[in-house]
Amino acid sequence: MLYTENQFKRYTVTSALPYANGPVHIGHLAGVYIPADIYARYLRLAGEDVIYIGGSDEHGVPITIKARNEGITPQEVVDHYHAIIKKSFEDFGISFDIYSRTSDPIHHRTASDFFLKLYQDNKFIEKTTQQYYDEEARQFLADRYITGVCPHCSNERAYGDQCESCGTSLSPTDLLHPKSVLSGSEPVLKDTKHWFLPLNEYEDFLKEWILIQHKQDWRSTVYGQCKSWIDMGLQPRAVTRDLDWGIKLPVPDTDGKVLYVWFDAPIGYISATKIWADQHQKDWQPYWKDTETKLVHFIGKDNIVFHCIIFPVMLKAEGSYILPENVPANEFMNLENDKISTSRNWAVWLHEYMEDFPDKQDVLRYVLTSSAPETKDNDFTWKDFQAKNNNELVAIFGNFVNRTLVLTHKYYQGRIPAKDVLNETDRAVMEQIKTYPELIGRNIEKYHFRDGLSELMNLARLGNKYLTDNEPWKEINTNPQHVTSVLNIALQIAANLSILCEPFLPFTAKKLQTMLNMQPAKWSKAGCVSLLDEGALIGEPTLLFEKTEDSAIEEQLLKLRKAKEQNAQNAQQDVEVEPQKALISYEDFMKADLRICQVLEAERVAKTKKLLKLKVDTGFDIRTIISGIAENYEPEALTGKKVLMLVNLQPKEIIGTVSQGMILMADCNGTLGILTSDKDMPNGSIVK
RNA sequence: CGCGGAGUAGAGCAGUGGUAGCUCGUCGGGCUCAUAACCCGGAGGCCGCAGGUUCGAGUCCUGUCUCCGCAACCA
Repeated sequence: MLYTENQFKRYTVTSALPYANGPVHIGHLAGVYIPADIYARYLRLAGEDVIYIGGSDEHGVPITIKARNEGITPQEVVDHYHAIIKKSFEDFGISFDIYSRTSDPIHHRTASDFFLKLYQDNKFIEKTTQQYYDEEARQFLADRYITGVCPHCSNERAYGDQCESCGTSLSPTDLLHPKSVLSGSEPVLKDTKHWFLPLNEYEDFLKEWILIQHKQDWRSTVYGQCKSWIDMGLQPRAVTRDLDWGIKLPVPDTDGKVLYVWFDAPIGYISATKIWADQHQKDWQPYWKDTETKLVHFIGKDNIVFHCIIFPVMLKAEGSYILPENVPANEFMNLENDKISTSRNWAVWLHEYMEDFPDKQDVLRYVLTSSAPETKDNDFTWKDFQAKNNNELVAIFGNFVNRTLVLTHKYYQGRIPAKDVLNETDRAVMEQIKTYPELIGRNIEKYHFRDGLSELMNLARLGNKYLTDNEPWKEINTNPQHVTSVLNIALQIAANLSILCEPFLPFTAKKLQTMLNMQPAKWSKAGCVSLLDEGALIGEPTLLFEKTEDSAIEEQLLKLRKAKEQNAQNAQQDVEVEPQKALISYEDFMKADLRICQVLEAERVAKTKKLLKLKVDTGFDIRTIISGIAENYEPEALTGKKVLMLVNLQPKEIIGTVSQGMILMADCNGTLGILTSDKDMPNGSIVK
């Protein structure tokens, strides 16, 4: 029984399928898996019929690229990471009813049947387009499999979808001198047929369903993103790809074609449900087809379009499925003021956390929940982790439980005393205890997990205050018959905490219940002040949480610093040295007027990422130049610096400012280094 | 002018028209059962900036600046 008005018969809760080309990190946990887990655990505790679905997403181009780079098969890649990911989720108590994978045969059949149904119902449009084809490798090339010269910046290693040097997004046909990554040969354009889901035909449906029906209950970030997509006008979207890794099209004469990974992945929720149902002799269909089922997708904000637009359109087109009731997408979690990045190894990996902080899953769960990016991007810092552990979990929650149990053992040899004599404060506290289950429950039901957790801590605070107000350690000498009531009530608060914290801190809940010698109880039991029987024996107190020392935090920070250094080194090692350019004459070289100059002022150019505006002293004049080095140098670090400059370069206007010259830089994969003289030379010194 | 989100006390956040709030930190006091933990009290904010609507604006409207995300690996 829930507190909010809408009553459903059952709940299907999903969390985004992690892509099996790397382990999972705190960003995944904070953004998706912890919120979903809290929600699912809460519903179970409230006695609802709920399944919580997860699994690894194992298809798509990046996995094939990774396999190729490492010289193994795609299947080996996904087997490796699926195992690591699954283990991490188990370690952190993410309570999936089933954690499946999209390489499962049942999934292949389900996705393929789904496609076939839409195909037979003529829900797709077929289009033939031209795409690059590698004649040596005899296959069509995904955008990432094509490199060439960027038409904008002449970078010779631009990809078919993007040039990483200048940042512009490209399509493969934009590239000059395209080259296949597979064979190195020049690919040719060839006709290929694909099936498209005509999203544009579902605009009215989406407008009605999202923009009107869910205006109030969806998060503003989710709603805004959807609105912008719908307002821009939707285009038909290809749901097939030319690739040999994935789910084969169930249509004759389509060799070498598979379902687009984003078509097959969300169907993974459905196939996982089927597998679960098989294992438990249940029927999967009510969880996906009964209108009295509430379907909720937990995702990160990057997945909004797939879960709010594309997948619902797929479900709608199929016809027999229900639609998600809510899609509580979280924003992103940053790490120490920097974007979490798998490729840059800027992350806290869950499997590493488990090694460094064994048995402290709940600490991370607590920290990530209390600063979850529910409304905007948030930052995870180790200092904050330590503070929240020491000042909140240890000092408030752990300490309350500890002092209560210690006093019980001290005065009553571990037997729960009777509450006979009750005064006004006792009664007031008992009344307050009653309010917490609903307070916390309502927040969880509204997906306000941060607020729910904070209310939980308030109950622990209430306990601490209650003890301090009554001072049983003094009263034991003056009014011992009342102390029994005080400790009874304090113990009841601890028992309540053990139930109410279960969705957030499942390991702590278990530990606390063991300590109190109590059985796990349903949510509806919480709020009651007779959870523990008078006269019953409690266990020995052990610490629920331990202080985190500075050294542990420093170790983690050191690890991150090393990752950053390693990263810089890798970037340098990966360099392909450019071949020597054509010979030039001495006269040609002498045309270049190179000088030692001094930077006088530096400031960022508004609205750009890379540009700095510099005022430079050339020895003979002072001029302005624009330089694309803002990602490598802070403006402050440049002022006063002597640099090597080409001064007779033709002036060029860049973003409204004329740049008169060019600062010379060593360039290694975008890492830039300023050149200068090893002696202090006066401004204007000639370089030759 | 590509699209979306955010800017509120030192830090992290809540607050969608009616006397600016929470957690942590900080300062002062109390207590000593407890992992130097707990409890009480105080200080600290022209709610990014500028206009407007209103009896009344953090909240609605317009303009503007800054940060983040999406489009493009990634929650």
